[in-house]
Amino acid sequence: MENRIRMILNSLNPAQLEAVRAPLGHQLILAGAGSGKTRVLTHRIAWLIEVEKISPFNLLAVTFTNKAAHQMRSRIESLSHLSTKNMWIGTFHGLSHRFLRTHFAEANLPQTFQILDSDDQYRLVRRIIHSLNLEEDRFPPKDAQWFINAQKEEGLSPHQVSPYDVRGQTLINIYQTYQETCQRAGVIDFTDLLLKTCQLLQSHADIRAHYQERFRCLLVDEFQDTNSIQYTWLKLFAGERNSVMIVGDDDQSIYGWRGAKIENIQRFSEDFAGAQVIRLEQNYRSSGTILKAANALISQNTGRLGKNLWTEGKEGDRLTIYAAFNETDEAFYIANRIRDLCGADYHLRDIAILYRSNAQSRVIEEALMQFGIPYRIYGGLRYFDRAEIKDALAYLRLIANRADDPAFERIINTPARGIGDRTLIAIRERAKATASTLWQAMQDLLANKHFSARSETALTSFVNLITTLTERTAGMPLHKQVEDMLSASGLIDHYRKEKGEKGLTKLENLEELVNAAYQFTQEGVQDELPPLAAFLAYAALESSDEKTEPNEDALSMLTLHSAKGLEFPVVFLAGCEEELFPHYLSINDPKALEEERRLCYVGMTRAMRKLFLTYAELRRLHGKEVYHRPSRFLHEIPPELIDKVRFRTKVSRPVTSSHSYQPQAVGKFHIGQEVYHRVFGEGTVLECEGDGEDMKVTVRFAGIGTKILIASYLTAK
DNA sequence: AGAGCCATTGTTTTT
DNA sequence: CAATGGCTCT
Repeated sequence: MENRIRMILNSLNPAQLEAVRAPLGHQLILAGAGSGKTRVLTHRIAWLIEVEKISPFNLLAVTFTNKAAHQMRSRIESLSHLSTKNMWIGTFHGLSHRFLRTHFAEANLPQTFQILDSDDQYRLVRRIIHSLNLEEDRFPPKDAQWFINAQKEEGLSPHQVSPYDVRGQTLINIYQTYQETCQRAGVIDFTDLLLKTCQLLQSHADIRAHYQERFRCLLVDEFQDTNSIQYTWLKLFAGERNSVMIVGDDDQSIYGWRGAKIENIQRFSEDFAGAQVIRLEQNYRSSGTILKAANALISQNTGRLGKNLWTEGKEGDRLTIYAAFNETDEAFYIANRIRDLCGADYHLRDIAILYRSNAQSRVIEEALMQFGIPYRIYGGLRYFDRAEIKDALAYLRLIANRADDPAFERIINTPARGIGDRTLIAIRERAKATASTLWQAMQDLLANKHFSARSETALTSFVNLITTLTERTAGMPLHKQVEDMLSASGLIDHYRKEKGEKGLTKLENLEELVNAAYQFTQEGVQDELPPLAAFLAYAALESSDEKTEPNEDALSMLTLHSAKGLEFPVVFLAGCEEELFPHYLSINDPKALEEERRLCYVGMTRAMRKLFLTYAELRRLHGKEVYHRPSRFLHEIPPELIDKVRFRTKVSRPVTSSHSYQPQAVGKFHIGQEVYHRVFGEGTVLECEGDGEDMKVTVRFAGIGTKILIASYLTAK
């Protein structure tokens, strides 16, 4: 045992040690970028268990993403060799979900309640706006959705919101109707998970006492990203006596725009009396130069809690700022540098290209493609968010729960089965008039012989489809259930008919759903919930799990926001121009501007050894060519830390010299020819443009998709 | 029901 | 520029 404690403390620096060994009570850990905050959290948990003899059962650890939660679990397990099964480790939403599943009755929810994601929520809000006979132009669904979520995040129910004006009153009506519809349908949205959890704890003293009795120690990661309701959530679970440790960095708060409140950090010191403040300021990630640059930049912000990162590491190379002629030049510069780096000390997986907005990725992609450099873009459309998958899930939701109106709306005529607008409007009106669900309204109207013969047939076959599916699949294993639904619903046939690449991908995605269902059951979640309902909840809450190919050596491309928490030996930060970064929508708002600066700080501190900042003097934006000045952030970096490079007269093109991605053969290709690419593998030529070495060839690679490449990177097979 | 046309609009994203 | 959404026309 002695040994194990030594193990836990080994390799921690004094500040980390202080945090890990802090006596029970409250702690506020201000953890700078790369200062080992995850390490402190996991070691702290191990310490609590091993030394303070706190049972894992009495611990609660909250993160923002599933990824962070999983990571924390596995690190604790490898550190303490204890099972984390009994520990409440998860996201605010995930833990709330677990809580509400247990207390569904007290929360006035059906046992099988399902979760509405933001897309579902948007559709429902839009439908409600229509049903209230409001003009979509005067009340854009997006605004109403934003309003609803903002109220919920402040913990306000519709009747608690005080209207400012007529418009505000209408928004409240929309909120009210939305809430009623959700209640009737037995669905709740993301924010509801938190709100209902808080409300339940507030109104049920016995339940509150039970949880406050249980959770002796609470830990919160990325505290600077918490919003009001999450703060309330924490206070309710913590109660008066329990010990709370929060870890955060005010300089890395980049989600103010979606309600995160940095002030929560100050509020914590007031509300949790005697909180001990510990600063982790030693950085283990970046070179001295990179750190100095980042520190200088962030020191321009006002109202910081104050913190100065330092490192024992080497000074390292100066940063490089490249002034590109235009965005293409910028992209080729980056591709050229990457080629050089890969010829030397780095792998592609060591390199990341960061940018402010997703639209910037395309030009860079094209350049990388021409160089034959494989890349991976993070943060696109997630698997469970794809339209075809959501259709399939809607079938499953309706099978599990007929009252699920959003699911009903989604699939009543998908695939098309001859149920038109008129029919649907009649059903909606009936539902509104009788305050019932769409499914019920449809049944009523069918019983009343309300429809034309054609509509009646169509509706009856829909009813039969859902009911027979429900009965037939009741005893099946989950993946069989999914498989049966996919074919019986006609979804498979529907996408089989869709021609071209798109239909094929969608088919593959649908087939993957069967796999996902199978895997889900294999992983054996101990859940009282029926497998189908559990799977649906999983799809709604944990859809972000990125599966990475283990042996893949590809460079990463991602937005600055999604880069938080990651690190790379080499970082390129592209598009450092006024109006782009800082973004033009933030440029005139001092608070927003400071958030942009923090974003830049986050980006810079991702880099371990080399940092390149690039900007284009001329950029094609929204179809127009515009001149922007270099980002003000570049001027905030001390000049002595920088090497400046400016484009030469000629825009650099890919050079086919000796490097690791050298073409293996050069030749001309024709349509239909089988070819080989050293990264993408075997493929078929679909199109050719130009000739000789510069020939652009469109190739379809099995399992990868279509790529446009220049001929010199392809070999004839 | 689905293709095709016009107008609009351009951040960041997790759950 | 291009993607999206609403709308009309077949």
